[in-house]
Amino acid sequence: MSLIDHPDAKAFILHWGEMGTQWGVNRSVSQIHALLYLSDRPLTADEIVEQLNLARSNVSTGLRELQGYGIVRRVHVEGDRRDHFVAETDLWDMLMRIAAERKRREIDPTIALLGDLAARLKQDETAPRHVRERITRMHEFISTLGNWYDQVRQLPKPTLVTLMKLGAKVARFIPGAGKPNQP
Amino acid sequence: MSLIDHPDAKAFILHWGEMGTQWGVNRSVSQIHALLYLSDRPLTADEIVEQLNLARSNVSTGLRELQGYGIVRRVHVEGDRRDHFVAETDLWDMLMRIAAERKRREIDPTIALLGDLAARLKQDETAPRHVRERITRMHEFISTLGNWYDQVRQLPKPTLVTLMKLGAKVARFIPGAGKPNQP
DNA sequence: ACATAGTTTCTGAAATTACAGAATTAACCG
DNA sequence: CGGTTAATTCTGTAATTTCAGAAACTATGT
Repeated sequence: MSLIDHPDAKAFILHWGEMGTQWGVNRSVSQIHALLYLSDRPLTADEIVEQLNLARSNVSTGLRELQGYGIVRRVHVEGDRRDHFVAETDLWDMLMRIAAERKRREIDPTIALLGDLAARLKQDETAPRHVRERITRMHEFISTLGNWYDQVRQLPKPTLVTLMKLGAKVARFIPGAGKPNQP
Repeated sequence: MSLIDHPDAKAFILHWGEMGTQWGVNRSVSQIHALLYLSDRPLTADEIVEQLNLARSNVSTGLRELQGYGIVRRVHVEGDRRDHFVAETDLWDMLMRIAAERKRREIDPTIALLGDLAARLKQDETAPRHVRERITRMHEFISTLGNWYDQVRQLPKPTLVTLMKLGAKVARFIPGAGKPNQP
């Protein structure tokens, strides 16, 4: 029985596809990912085609995209010449890989552009003050976030899990940091 | 002189628009936001229409969307009956508001769905083990992230800034946490 | 070199989304 | 009350994106 035949698996796959579209990811790509995530064995491109009712070509490019994110990889199955694919099942790894790739593709170029603009505006006498100031601040802000992420991603997974579970309690350990707001 | 006439302001606005599309935000909405962010004074809908070359109706709905995120607000300008709009200029506030709203709109419903599916699968004898296990794990993972975010957002801004600047160094303060990996 | 698997590119159709202009509603003023 | 202007909603069209299928091309193993 195919995964897609199970109503809950199907609901998951469809929802995952919609989630993707809301975050700028092709629906087909998200669905392929969801299917592989639920599968306990490597699937061939053709099996994916059949379960998700996608065109062979789209599955091909979708798999390539997912491999670009590093959350799907090709595996060899003994006695079968066809390529098989499996998804990352460690969700923490998955999240970090997606974040890393999106930063690389979208955030880093943005930081670079903002840096250029800020530099140019620094020279430009005619530029309105607010424009210079606000673009500069945006550049600094996103750079700071980027640097923070680059550092945090280096932490070992158990440390990350610890930090996550601490939640707002991290603040207790930081000298001079305040307490959570009382809303 | 209009903001859009300044080449650097224009570059910023256009790039911001493209960024939006990559993150599932309407290009027009992002552009309106960028324009208001750079502006030092409240703008009317018509000024936005003129500068960005958008249809009046789209500006109207775009402004509504941005107000829904809480990053643009309507202000009254003395002696002018028309509505004027300004953007949040505190970038930290802006980020938190966007994150809060996207969580509310997209993540929370996802957690709810995954919770339902996980509950149903728990009963279902016929369900494949992996499907149950993986959907449950996904539910737990996203819930954990959500809880972390809900806690962290309560921290006062200065604390957040301190934590961000600390970067990976936070780990030093946490008993039992490891050190950054050496890649 | 042949057969099979995989990828890439092209095409047109389908679906989605963006858009402008018209129609409607609401707010304001004398 | 009219009359005026702004704001929103509605509607048909345009543009974009997504998609499937076909075909050409590449790579690989026998």
